[in-house]
Amino acid sequence: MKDAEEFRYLVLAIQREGNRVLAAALRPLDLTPAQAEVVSVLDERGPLTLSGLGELLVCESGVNPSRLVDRLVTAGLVERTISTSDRRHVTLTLTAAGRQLAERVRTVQDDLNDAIEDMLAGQPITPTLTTLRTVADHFPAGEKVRRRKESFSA
Amino acid sequence: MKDAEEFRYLVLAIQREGNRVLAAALRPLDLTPAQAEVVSVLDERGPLTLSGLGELLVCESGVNPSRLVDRLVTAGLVERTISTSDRRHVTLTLTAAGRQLAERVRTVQDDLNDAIEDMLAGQPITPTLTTLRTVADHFPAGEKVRRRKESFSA
DNA sequence: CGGCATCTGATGACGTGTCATCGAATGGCC
DNA sequence: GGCCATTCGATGACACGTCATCAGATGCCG
Repeated sequence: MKDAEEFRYLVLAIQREGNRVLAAALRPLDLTPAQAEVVSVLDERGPLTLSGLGELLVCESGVNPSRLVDRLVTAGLVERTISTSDRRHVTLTLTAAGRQLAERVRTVQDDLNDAIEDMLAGQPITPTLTTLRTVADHFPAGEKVRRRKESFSA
Repeated sequence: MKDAEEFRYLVLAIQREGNRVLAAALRPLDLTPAQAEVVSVLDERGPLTLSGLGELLVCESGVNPSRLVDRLVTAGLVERTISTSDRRHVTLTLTAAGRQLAERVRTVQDDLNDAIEDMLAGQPITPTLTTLRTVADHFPAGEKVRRRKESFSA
């Protein structure tokens, strides 16, 4: 088996299993991983337009995440208001309930991150991140991760 | 942003974009990535029972891939026969058309693997694979990748 | 031998990811 | 000012991934 092939399968396996673990951890909050990402991003990056949100989501990369947001609006976590200056734009803001839930989401994410670091058990992760960034940078989604990272240094 | 968090998002981004590239490359064959994996596995590992196939698929990890196989049967690529000794078991074999398509799938996969290796541009990938294996081994799906790898050394 | 736990595979239900398309709003260009 | 390309968001369609559940077949155990 070629290295690249094992690489692809490992990435796939880790993504799937990580997603499953995350989904299980989020179940008490009645959120899916994708929904949790929206809540997180909105909490960190203030009000966003729908396409602005889409540019920050690593998931749902292809198209406007309007259906994803639909469920959050229905659940009362996000408010969708039409911009007055440009009626094509939609402004998304977290409701009070949404902001409250965002804290719990942050806790779940932190726990998962800790679990991953425990799995690595002190192995150096920096060279791995460098390699992964190199691959990701060949795709549009690599740009998204970089944008998300910048929100922390800003 | 914590390393583990960036790690998660990079894995997600690479998986998504890689999948999209693979889907585009497979479109002329009228196969999705998941379907192509089934064709590949059946081609490499001979006749398999449905759950035996499931144990080798990195995708569709949770449950029996019966619906995935459904479409391949409909497309005339896979034959599904009920075992005579145990009528609960289903034996899956590639048809002639399936074996023929498997060759083209192999070509597409090789091209993708080459493209990934080009992206790495000579960077050492071995330590990255070690790290990824370490993480994957904490999950059931890590076992699957290992099983797939063994088919090559056997 | 009969009943029951177990195993295999199928299916219903739901959310997601993706592509294609559409309708409305806007802004620029003539 | 009027037309038109562009942009934004919504939606239809289809396959996948996941969980829960179901039905038939088998085998074991009393």
